[in-house]
Amino acid sequence: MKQSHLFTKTRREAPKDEVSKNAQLLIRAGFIHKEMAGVYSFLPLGLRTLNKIVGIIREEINVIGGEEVYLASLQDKKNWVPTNRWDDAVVDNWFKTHLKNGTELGLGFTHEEPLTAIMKDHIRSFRDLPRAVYQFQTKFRNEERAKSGIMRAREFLMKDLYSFNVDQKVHINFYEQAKQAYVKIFERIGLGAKTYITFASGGSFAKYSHEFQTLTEAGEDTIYIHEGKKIAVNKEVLNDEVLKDLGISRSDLVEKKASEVGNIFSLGTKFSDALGLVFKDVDGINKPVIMGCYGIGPGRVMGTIAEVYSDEKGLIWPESVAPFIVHLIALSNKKAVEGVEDQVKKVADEIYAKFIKRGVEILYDDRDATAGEKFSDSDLIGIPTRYVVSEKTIANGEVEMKDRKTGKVEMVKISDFK
RNA sequence: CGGAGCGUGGUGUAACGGCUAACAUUUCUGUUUUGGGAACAGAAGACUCCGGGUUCGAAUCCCGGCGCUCCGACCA
Repeated sequence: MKQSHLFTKTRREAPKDEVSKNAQLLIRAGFIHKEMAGVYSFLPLGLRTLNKIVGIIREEINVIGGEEVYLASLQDKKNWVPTNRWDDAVVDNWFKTHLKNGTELGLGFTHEEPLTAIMKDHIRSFRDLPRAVYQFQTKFRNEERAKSGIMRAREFLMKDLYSFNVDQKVHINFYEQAKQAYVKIFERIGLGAKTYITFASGGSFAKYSHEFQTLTEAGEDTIYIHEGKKIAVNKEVLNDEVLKDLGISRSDLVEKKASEVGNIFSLGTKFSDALGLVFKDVDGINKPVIMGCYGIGPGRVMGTIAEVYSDEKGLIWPESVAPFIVHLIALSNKKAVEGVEDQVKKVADEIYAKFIKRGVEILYDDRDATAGEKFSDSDLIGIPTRYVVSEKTIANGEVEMKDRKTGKVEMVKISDFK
């Protein structure tokens, strides 16, 4: 894509009402736009990165047998009353509204209830199991206080996967597969080294749930990490029993701030009992389906990456989620005059065409701007590899290649571009 | 939901109760320039969040509303 076709502008300063680093950088670089507290729109660059994250998650969830759906945001009260989650006294962050005829509606903050209701239409027998169904969907949560930029929003995208199994044993097996899929997802996204499988409260159907916590001061959670085992315990559940279960001692743990980028949770029969999701086993006996839920917030992941991978100049995207892989900058020929071909532009155009032909995602800064402005914008946007074509470089038949992360510079022969 | 702070051109800031609301950035024109947000000249852009009140006079003081940020609580 040519940068002259990108409608977003970068800005020198972040709006003063944004304090979190992720939102400041993402706004300055033109990735997102703040609509109001906790509500953000995604602009072209931001959407590209968000879609990269979504794509990685989708691939890995498909590997473990996930079937993708897209459920409604508007929620019917009838599915939520049986689980006692319609009442505002029980769930205090509903966005509720009503139809013109007065019927109450809610904007979904999660989807256990509606999906369980749907599965009732399709699961009759043990032959219909196991199932794993997921979606990427906007969740609405009327948080009392939005904070941390896009890391805790009132409207946000979430990947939520739900599993349906015949018994606890099969469920645990899938749960482990999902856990491994999550490990792979965060590795691919570039957060692997900083992300810990963290033991957290399991609710009424399992001793523990597992959170995926990425170390960052911007996180809201406090966890205790065990570096040797690469696991952690959420502060909420840290006690002697947990330490014993995990075979670790308190002295090996280090307290850290972290951001919960994903979690997996055993639901047991809570929802299947409440909504009547049963199947006939081999003996023809009705049994409740064993469920699990598995969430990842792509927006929060994006914010976490911005927090973890950035410097004073701007963002530094891991290649797997960068909006573009290559940023090509042309510093126009100063002697360019009427009737004389601009050699720098000519070479840059050719290199751009070659990258496009090879299918490389490239942003080409073809704007009529000064070198300093182009470099600053490039650092701010944070594309992994930058190529600079200038009079100086083409004099030697070369192009400069610079790594955004390491700052390492290399000269590449123009003839090497295929 | 408790506590604190803040609302001034698109953005960031300034202005004692008193002149045409200032500066930077931004945008536009032109000249000049091209390896780290260049320089010069000219221009554009604000009912100072909204509504009341005090005053000869309010961006400034008072009351109410709305919005934003931070700390804490909450986060099924």
